This record gives sequence, C-alpha cells and structure tokens, in this order.
Amino acid sequence: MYNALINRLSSFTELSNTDREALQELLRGRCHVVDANQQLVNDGDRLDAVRFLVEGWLCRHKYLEDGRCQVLSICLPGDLLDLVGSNSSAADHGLRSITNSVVVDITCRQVEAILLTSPRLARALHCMLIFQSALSREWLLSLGQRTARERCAHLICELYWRLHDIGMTSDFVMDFPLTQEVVGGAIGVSTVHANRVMQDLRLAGLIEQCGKKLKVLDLPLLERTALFNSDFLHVEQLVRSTREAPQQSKMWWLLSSAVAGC
Amino acid sequence: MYNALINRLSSFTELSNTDREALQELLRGRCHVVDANQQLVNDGDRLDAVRFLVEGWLCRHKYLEDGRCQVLSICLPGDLLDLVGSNSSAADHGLRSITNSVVVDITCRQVEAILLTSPRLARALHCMLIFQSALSREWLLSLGQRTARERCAHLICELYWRLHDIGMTSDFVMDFPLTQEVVGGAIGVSTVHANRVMQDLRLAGLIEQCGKKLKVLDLPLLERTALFNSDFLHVEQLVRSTREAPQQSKMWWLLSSAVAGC
DNA sequence: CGGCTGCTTGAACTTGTTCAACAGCGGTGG
DNA sequence: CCACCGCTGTTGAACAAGTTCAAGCAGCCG
Repeated sequence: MYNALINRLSSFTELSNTDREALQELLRGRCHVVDANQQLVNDGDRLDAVRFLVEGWLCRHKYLEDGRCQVLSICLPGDLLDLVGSNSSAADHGLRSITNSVVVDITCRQVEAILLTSPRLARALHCMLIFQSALSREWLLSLGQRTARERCAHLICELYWRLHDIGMTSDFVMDFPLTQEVVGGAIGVSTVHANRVMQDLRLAGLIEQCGKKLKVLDLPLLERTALFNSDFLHVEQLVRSTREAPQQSKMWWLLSSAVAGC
Repeated sequence: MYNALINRLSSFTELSNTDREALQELLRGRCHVVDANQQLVNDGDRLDAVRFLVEGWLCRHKYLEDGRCQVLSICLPGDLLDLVGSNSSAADHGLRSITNSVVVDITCRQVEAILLTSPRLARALHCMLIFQSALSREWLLSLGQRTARERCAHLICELYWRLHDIGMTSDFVMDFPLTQEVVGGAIGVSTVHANRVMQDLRLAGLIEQCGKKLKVLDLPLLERTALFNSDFLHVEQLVRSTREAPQQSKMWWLLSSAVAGC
C-alpha cells in the first residue's frame, strides 16, 4: 500500500531496511480516506498538519476573483502535501481530490525525528522538494512559451514519467483520471480547446485513451512534440552523485528552502 | 547601501540592533559588481555559493530548445539568490543582470551561524522563501488565466509593492529598467504585444513612463485591472502574528522547503 | 556621422475563446 | 424496467486575442 512512497523516495537515494521501517512507522499516523472531487484545503484555510498522499491523485489550484481557475500542480502518490499550512499562515491556494485518495497526517515531531535519525531519508525528502520546485519552473515555462498542443503533450510526458518512477505504468499504459476541464485548467486553455488538443494528439497517433486509462503510443515523438527535457525529472542522478557529501545539518534545510523558492 | 536588505527583512519581522549588526557582518563577504545584461548563472552551471542581491535588478529565465525564453521571476535588492546551486546539482535555469548590480557571496557557515544565533533573522529568511513561492504561484495563475493586459498590470503592481517594501518608491514613482522584451518574456507574450499592452495602460491613464522611471497614476484602478490581490504580498502580517510561536529548530527548515516547493 | 538598441505601427495571419447544441454514459428514482 | 438527470466529451461557427513580418522612428554612443 505504501509502495508508491517508498518507490518515490528510493528514486532519489538508496534506502536501507531501517529507513523503510522508519517510513512504515511514520505512516502509521492518522489516515484519511477522501472521495473524488473533495476540497481538502480551501484558499484561506489554516492548517497545522504535515501530510503525505499515499494513494490517489490531487490537484493544487488557485482562483482569480472572477472565477477563473488555474491548476498549479498535480499531486501523485508519494507526494508531500500541505506543509504550507504548517506555518500557521493562511493557504493562498486550494487542494482538491481528483480521484478517491488516501492521505496520512504526520506530526512535526515525527518529521523532526526522521531528520535527526536518518540522513538518507532526510536527503530524499530534500530531493522531493527540489524536484517540486523544478516542476513549477517547468510549468511556468510551459504556460509562458509552449503552445497548447506542446503544453498538453508536456503534461502527459510529465505524468507518465512521474508515474513510471513510482511503478505505476506498465507497457506505456497509465491511469489518467483527469477530465478535460482539469487538463484545460492545468495547461491554461478552455475546456473546449483542451478537447481539441487531446484529440489532435490522438489523431497524430501519439496517445490512445480508453476510459480513465491512457496509453503512450510513441514516447520519443511525444517528447519531441512537447519539447520535453527529461533532465529536470532526474534530480536523483544529480543528487546521487553528491550523496557522499558531508552532512550539513541545518544548512541543508535552508538550501532546500531556497531551492524550492524558484 | 545595505538598506534594501534590511528593509526587506524588517518587513517580515522586527530586527534588533544585534540582528542588524549580524547582517552587516554577513554582508562583509566577497562582493561582486556586475554590469547590466550579464549572465550570472547559465543553465547547467554548478555553483556552491549562497548570494544576496544587494543592488540592482536581475531576472531568472529558462529556455526552450528552440530559443523561446521565459522569465521566471524578477530579483530585486534584498533578494536571496543562487541557493539552487548550493546543492551541487546543475542549475535548470539561468540568472541574468538587468541593470548594473551588486551581489555578495555568503558562505554556508555564515548562514548556519545566523540560523543558530538569531531566531528572528532565521524567521525573516524563512518568510522570504514563503514569499517567493507565493510569487511563483501567482505567476502561474497569471500566465494561465490572466489576459496579457491583466498580466502586465499585475507585473507592475507586484514590482511596485515589492519596491515599496524596500523603500524604493516615492510618490508612486519607481525605477523600471525592464525593456519591453523582458516584459514580454515575463508575461509570456511577444515583444510587439508587450508594447501594445504597455501603451494601452498608458493611454488608459494608469501609468506614465519616462526613461527608466515609471509612475503609477491610479494604483487602485491598476490593481483592479490586474485582478491584483495584495494578500499574497503580505506574508509578514500572517507571520508576525505567530512570531511568538515556540522555535522548532530543524522543523522550520523543512517547512520552508515544502512551502517554497509550491 | 553611422550603427546600435529599443520603441512603435500596420496588416495579414494563427491560435485559442465563446456560445450553443448534441451525444454517450452511468446513476437514480419512479 | 424505463425515464430522466447531470457530467463529460464532441462539434461548428463566429469572434477575440496574440503573433509575425516588415518597416520606420528616436535616442544614444563612439
């Protein structure tokens, strides 16, 4: 059940058995089962829990006063959530479930314990944050410079590889529970146009959809269509190479912070 | 000379004289004077210095293979830079000077010392990171949902308030060294369209430009035009209210990281 | 003076939006 | 069981927004 999280973190650094057990322990916390289309966090909420997404898909989103809504990112199993709330400052964006999901609350104390006892886990968490900030820069680039077709192809590549890394693809087939409304919100176009663009990718023989499954028919071509650069997904390689570096205690976390700040 | 930085940090939390002295000390590090239009960091560079922007304007930017370029954020005096490089992982985006600038290198040791000795300064740094991540979410929303005119007005509001907070506006006049090419890169439109949109704002009596100065003629109206929500700029208020909270050592930095990760 | 950079303009074109209608499907209640 | 509803996906046509190309202009610097 918690494989996604373990796979996710393992993709950044090798975890020992002790690390894995520590994770199991961490996730024994309060567990929430959430239906699809539920609002987990509203703009303005104050939260004080740290959470992990164990199962299901969520999206972060932010509204304009007049109702226009942008999807900021898609959260997949193994992702870290809601730390924004842990500052006791009001959230400036919302979090909504796309599918049925399972979320686990973790206390600050638990996280701190991990930071102190398992440098590798700490490092892996750190990498997740670097990764997320790289993702958000990639989205900025997409929204600002790519065409709708490129953005759509890029979104699919991103999701494909992220799912791949947590062992949730097989033979180029992946879950794809996003409605065209959500796709439109993510790539910054109207629902109607999202439809036409998806259709275009299907007609071009790049993808195939059946229900809530999506099959990538020609990944290299899809990546070229998207001007997709897989480097940014491979934080782990860059980081692995330096994993022998001396541990830097607090400095670590300052670094993460800054990195993540775009 | 270092007033911008002090003003910036003070806007988040009240600094004692000791804090100010610690800052002065911090900034006695290696100092770089940079001309306008210089590349400080290239995509792919590996850096290991932490830096502060003391004077001048910079921009972060990211290229697509075919040359299209998106500005990711504008850095103003007092901003934190380049921590991305401190991970020894390759930068996934570039950093370029817009005006003549002054940048100071800071060692990891110095930052760590601050974290250990001055909870207030630590808190203020933390707030800067939260702020930066809120900014990047706001940019995502802009690029995805606002029209070019709204985005342009929003950019001007953002810069106006950020400059205001470091004492660099007076009577609604601010420096505005951005060429229309950079404005276009930031709001995701062509240079030609950036020109027409700026012109439109001028004709509407919202702003006035003269050389590299810009005067905001009707701030409330400009903000309405931009669908500008000033909440996100006021991290400090949210944070001030909790500044008596018990210090949480390492947890702090994990929080920053996550927050900043969008 | 010439050459450069940045700003401005017009006109044709491409991309994406909006509105409106309809089809398919699963669920629900009678 | 069927009728109906709401949600998602699909389509066409008119329209609005932004791009591209091409030219010209203004100011600045050597």
